Amino acid sequence: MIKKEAQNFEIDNLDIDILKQLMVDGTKPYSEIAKDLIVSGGTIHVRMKKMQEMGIIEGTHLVIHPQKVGYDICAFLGIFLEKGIQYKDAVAQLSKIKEVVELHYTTGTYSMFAKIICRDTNHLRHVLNEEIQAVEGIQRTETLISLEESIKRQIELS
Amino acid sequence: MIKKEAQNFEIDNLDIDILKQLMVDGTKPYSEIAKDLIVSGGTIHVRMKKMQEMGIIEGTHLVIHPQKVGYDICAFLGIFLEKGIQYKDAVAQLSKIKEVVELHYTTGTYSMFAKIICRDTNHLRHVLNEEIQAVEGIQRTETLISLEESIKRQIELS
DNA sequence: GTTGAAAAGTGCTGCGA
DNA sequence: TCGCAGCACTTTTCAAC
Repeated sequence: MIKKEAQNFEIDNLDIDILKQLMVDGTKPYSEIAKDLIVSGGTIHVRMKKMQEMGIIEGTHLVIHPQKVGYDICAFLGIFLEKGIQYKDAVAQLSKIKEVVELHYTTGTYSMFAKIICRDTNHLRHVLNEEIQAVEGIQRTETLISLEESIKRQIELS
Repeated sequence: MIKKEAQNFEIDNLDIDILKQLMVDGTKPYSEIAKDLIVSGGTIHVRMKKMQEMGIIEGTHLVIHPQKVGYDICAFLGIFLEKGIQYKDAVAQLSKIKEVVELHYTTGTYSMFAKIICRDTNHLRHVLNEEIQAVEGIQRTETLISLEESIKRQIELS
């Protein structure tokens, strides 16, 4: 009998309520969260520790507006891989390109799909023509440039 | 004479070093950052306050692994809009769909590009067939399902 | 598992250089 | 503009429920 990895669901509504608050503002004091949810500060701490050990929490990150520090361009790249190319090898090479901030192995039109952040059009051209083209196994790519990021949020837990 | 909005670049290397550390771990104490960068804790505080006022900092967020809380599917959606449809109207409708976590107005193959997080295939089907199809102005969509998120990070400041 | 309070560490705010 | 020092607050821990 195969054991189901059910520990993923050993979180209750209190845990979810805590996560919801910290996902919006990671600096919110435990003491305030405790007041909101009518439990003690110690409980928040215990729950957070449990979820960290369970690996549910990836971390707390300061998020900046890339445009305000000179990164004006956000682009998506649909990547077609050559046949017989190991996906892992392409990932290893692409991960060395710092402008690639997200990479997915996908079904559908493309083999892989990447999100790229660049300073300006010159920078983007350099990344596409020099960096990406140098990756072995990439047959061709298709570029979508984001003119506006209209929505950006995390999933709403329930 | 048009005044150039040059205040975007009123940040120096110290500011960037602070951001770099907090982007990795938003809970890192100012006092430790100060030790690393060989300045006082007060300086870190002043710099952070300045950058918050400048609007460089979006916020601090707790980031979770969606899969560990039951959200197993990540998909991208290329959206074709009907001609004559106001982009803003489509955004307003799509923003009501909580599963849409990112939305871009793009050049290239698609009019818009969305990232969607769902619990399972049933949930995804519901979102695509019921929620997305109900949005006025969407002609058709193309779905890319992410089988693996190989890279996920923020831009590396320099 | 939760509580409440004590102990340790951090963030914030003046004043001085 | 930066650094130092004191105060207020938060996190963390732990015995008791």
